Amino acid sequence: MEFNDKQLQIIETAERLFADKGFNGTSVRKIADEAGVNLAMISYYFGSKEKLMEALFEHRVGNINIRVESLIKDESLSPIEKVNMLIDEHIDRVMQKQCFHKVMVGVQVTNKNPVILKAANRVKIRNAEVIAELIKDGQKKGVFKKKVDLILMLNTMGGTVSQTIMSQEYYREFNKLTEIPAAEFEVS
Amino acid sequence: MEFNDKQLQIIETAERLFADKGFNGTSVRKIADEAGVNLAMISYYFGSKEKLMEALFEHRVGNINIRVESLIKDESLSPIEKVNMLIDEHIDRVMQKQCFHKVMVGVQVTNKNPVILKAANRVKIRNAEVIAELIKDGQKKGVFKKKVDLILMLNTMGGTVSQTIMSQEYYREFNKLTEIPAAEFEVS
DNA sequence: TTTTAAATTAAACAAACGTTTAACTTCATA
DNA sequence: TATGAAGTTAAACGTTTGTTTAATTTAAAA
Repeated sequence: MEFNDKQLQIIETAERLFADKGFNGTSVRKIADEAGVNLAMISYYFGSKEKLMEALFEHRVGNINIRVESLIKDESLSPIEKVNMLIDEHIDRVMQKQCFHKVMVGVQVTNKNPVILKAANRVKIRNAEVIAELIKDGQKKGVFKKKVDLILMLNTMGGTVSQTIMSQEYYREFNKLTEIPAAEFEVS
Repeated sequence: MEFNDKQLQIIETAERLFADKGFNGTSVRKIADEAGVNLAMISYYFGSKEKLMEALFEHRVGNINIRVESLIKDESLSPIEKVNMLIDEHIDRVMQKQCFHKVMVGVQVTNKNPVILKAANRVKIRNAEVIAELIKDGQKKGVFKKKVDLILMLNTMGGTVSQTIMSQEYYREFNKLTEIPAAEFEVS
């Protein structure tokens, strides 16, 4: 699906408001106002508020895995280099799209819409597969321990980044962003 | 503030629904229905939906730090034992009160109510102070590194536990809960 | 210029929302 | 038994909600 300029403006306004007030805390009137379009245009283009949310997910996670796929196949990198790059990539992505990340967190708590859940999980699942493969490779080459709790590791990686974003408002003055990437990988 | 049985029933029903659908996704009628009380009783007891949320926070974080305070002063434990106990304590607490934890996550994204934010932060801030003190002590005794990124550590600890809870629905079949406590502390 | 589909609009819709009202019941105290 | 505060209720309040309607404008194709 491709979106025209006006559709994109609506989607990105909705993203910002959903991140700030949540899906149910954001009215379509507010979205229309802030996007500078008529109220009816949202139903006209997307059908409903729910489907606007689906469109947002398609816009954001539609083609997200390209760099990851090419990274994983690069034979010139060691497993440990790949893992570090993967994490840096993830942090960059989340930091750059903080609004959408907040929407994702909200969805994880609240949302039961299967289309949205599926979109939200697609990235996570593919990421998990990639990292699982990476770890297997690393174990074969002897750079990783034999017993690695994959789930715990994913939760630690994802959770730390997520928590860092979510608690920024209280911490920002103390926290120098540059220090984040390094430490996350001493699980194993 | 003390709550009678009926008030507690309302509070705990609200907690469950807020965790499932979020604050704005839960109507006071739904709360009243599921709690088996008349709609007007919620305004009668709490004044408003917002203040019901405040009551929930008072109920849950009103007296939460007692064990932590006594733990920190126990001279017979080494810093590293204390840290491990603190984490176990935290995990137990969060796991036992998963609904409330989900509400907390929702609040962190969406809520701007200062009373609620203050309550939500009280625990976190005290926890941070305790751990900061603990680390200082551990550094003096030479068991922890000189340079510890406190914020990153808190985010890693809290984020991992949080993420584990939030993604349970997809992972539970793979994840054995018992494996969580051990690994979280290799940040340093 | 005429035609036609897409885009845009203000207004209206019913449903759901949080909250309040006013009448009624309960029940301990005087 | 009489009194009065606390508890409880169904109904109604005014708003806001997501969505739809029907009329109008825009703009490209015929």
